[in-house]
Amino acid sequence: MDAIQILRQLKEKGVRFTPQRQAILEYLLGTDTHPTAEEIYQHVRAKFPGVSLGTIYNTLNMLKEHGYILELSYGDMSSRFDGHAKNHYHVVCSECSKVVDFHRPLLQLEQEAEQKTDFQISGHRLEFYGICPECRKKRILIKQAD
Amino acid sequence: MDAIQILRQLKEKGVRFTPQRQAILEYLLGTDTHPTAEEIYQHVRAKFPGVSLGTIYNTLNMLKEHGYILELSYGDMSSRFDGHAKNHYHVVCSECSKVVDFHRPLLQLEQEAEQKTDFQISGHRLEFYGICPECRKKRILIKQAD
DNA sequence: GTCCTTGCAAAACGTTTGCAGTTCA
DNA sequence: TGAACTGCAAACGTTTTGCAAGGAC
Repeated sequence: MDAIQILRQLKEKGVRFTPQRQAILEYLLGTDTHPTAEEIYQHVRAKFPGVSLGTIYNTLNMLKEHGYILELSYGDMSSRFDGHAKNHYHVVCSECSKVVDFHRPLLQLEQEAEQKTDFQISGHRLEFYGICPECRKKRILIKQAD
Repeated sequence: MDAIQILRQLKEKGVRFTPQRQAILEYLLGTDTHPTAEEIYQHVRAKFPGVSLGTIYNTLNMLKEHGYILELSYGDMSSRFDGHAKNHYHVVCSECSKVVDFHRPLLQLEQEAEQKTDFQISGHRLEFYGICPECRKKRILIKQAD
């Protein structure tokens, strides 16, 4: 689904179609780098020099509430946003904070979680933590220099 | 493992044993409510009226770096901390932000993630999102009132 | 005695909010 | 036309930092 289709669906819910929103959504759908709000801001500003960070957050929250994007947050850094809301998991580098997709069929554990906790489950998130190949190489180089 | 044992292990790494740290760790190990830094601060302050929030964050970051506690963060609220670093997953209420433990054998997926992404994986986190029983009841009451 | 840690205050950071002006429907 | 949205700036809450005093070892 592309940006225009999503915005048309949203229009039926009373959400207005604006060029800023289109630009934000197009950028998010076109990348798999899980950008921060600031990174999205810098890219959208290339097209709309007047756009403000407030509008970025505004749009991201709206898209998140409607389930079109995913917010990934970690304690020590700003949230990252993923325009491909479903069907994959994430691997996060503990050193450089990069987030990489890990494609794999979704787990069938939600029913088990519902039964054990009595929550009404609507989704889940699975993340792996480790060191990415690039940071591993850097580590080896540093060790050799000692 | 209790607070004193953990602090003794840390002492061997050059981390000093202080009563503030003991109090923070004891509170974290003794609860399964996943408190925020502020909540930990309020509890520790009952014993040490002079303690500062800075010290709480200081200690939490130190414990996190040494792998004794887990930081759980979500976009729209402050981080929560879990003193039982391993062997369980979480269920988060989208309405009241409560975090409940979900006990279950850990997934054996880290090797698969390593192979597919070339990261060196050291751990993973699995979280379910939904509505807790209490918030579900409230929703029903509100609907009936309409 | 040394150096790590504390408490305090200020600063930094990401994010949200309020408002006047603008734009989409 | 009118409600929703934008840009801007100020405000907010969480977390970090700098520094002098204190405490662990």
